[in-house]
Amino acid sequence: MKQATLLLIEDEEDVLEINREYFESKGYRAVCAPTLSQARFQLEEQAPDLILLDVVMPDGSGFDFCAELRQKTNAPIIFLTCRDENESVVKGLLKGGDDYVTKPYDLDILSARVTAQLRRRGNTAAGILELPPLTVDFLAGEAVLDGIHTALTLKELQLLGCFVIYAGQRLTFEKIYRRAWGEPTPGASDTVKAHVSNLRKKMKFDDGSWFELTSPRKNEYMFSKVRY
Amino acid sequence: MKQATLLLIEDEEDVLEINREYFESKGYRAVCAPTLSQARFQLEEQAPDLILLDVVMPDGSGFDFCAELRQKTNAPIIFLTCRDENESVVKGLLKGGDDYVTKPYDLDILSARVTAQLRRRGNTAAGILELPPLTVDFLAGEAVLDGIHTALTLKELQLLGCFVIYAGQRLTFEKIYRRAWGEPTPGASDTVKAHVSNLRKKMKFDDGSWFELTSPRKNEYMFSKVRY
DNA sequence: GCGTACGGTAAAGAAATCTTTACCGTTTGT
DNA sequence: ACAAACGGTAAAGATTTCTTTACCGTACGC
Repeated sequence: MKQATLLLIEDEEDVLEINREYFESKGYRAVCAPTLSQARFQLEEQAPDLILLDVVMPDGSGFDFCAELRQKTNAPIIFLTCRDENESVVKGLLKGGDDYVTKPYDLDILSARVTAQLRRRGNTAAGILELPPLTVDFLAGEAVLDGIHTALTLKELQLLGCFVIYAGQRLTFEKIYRRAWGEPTPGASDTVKAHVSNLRKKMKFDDGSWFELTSPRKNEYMFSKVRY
Repeated sequence: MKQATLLLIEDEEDVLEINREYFESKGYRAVCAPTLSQARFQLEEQAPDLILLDVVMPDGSGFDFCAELRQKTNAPIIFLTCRDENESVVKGLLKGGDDYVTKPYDLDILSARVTAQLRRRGNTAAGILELPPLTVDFLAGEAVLDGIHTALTLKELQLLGCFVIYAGQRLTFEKIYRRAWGEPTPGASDTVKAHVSNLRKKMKFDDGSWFELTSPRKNEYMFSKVRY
């Protein structure tokens, strides 16, 4: 993944500097904002991948700012604060925060939490589904397996996306059709069957690759990783 | 959202029971597993939306089981444990956990963390991009605005997805083309222009709706919410 | 052993998408 | 004021996708 950009919003200059140095040493690009108004500016310019937000800021409440952020970005928000009262934690998480870390915090733990959030963002927020080593990229209109990019049609993407989301579960033809076509299967139709066949051919799911696309029951498909 | 299913993996029966009652009272469906082997079974049967995982289990390590889970499901995993050494927290998060809560924990905080994880999953993990009140659903092949569902073509979905992800930022024609076509714009091409036109017509972005799709600079588009 | 049901593939017609072209109104620069 | 550049829309042809149909092999029940 390309270098991720972190937006650090924190009023204590020395804490801000320590954090900035730490995350830059970890390979991130760190953008700092000691006030909420500066944070607003940086948000437009930098488009951060994740935001670390102090609850207590000179020009407003971090909680309220969180709601404002949510309007503009889907980036994960991790609250940082001294307050460790339960009520405060709950409020932060329910206001739209993704995590809540109380000071004093261990930088390695904070870093691990950042990693955890970014990992999930990478999997999802960018219109991408992942079931390593398979990636379905709706935005690019393709799937990637073992480094091989394969352009897929819309229906193939929908189908494969469906399989990835419900990986390991049995999916009836009917459920699949409803999910991807938005309506019940009309009378008799072998459309799904045909698309699955095309998908198999394009993605080479047979030939002992990473995945199996089988039919364990009548009128059902199951998609799973090859165990080895 | 439909009732979410939680998988509680915990060897202490009384703790398990307390958690089960608590989450059921909160409106969740709670599935219990006092051993890892039972967890494996439940995983197949129930397809949980989120997993609460105790690190110390009689028949194996929660950390290792987490890696196993990641093979089968994308559901968020929250670790529960007495261990609060930094090293343990970091390990859990890097092994594929989404959050880590140490015992003794406050049930309301745990619940808030569950909510935060599910909120993000609902927004993203299912192949959906959201910029309320606009939703781009790749799996369904449609966009939803003000409750109106509009079926889109693949290129339109890619384009709109691109706009949602980079909402509020200026996007050059070239960047857009690279993202959605995977290659630099060939010579002279008005393809993007044409698709944008179709998208506008289908989604009715003019006529004072929620969104603006403008061109603030030469060869650039900008997509943003209508401020009011 | 036979017939049926089912999963799978391939190919062809039907249908839609994608690209290009043409044209129009507005803005920009000279 | 004029020409050129640009954003926008609409329509047509080229291309691709989607659906249906046909056909093949295997598994299952009788």
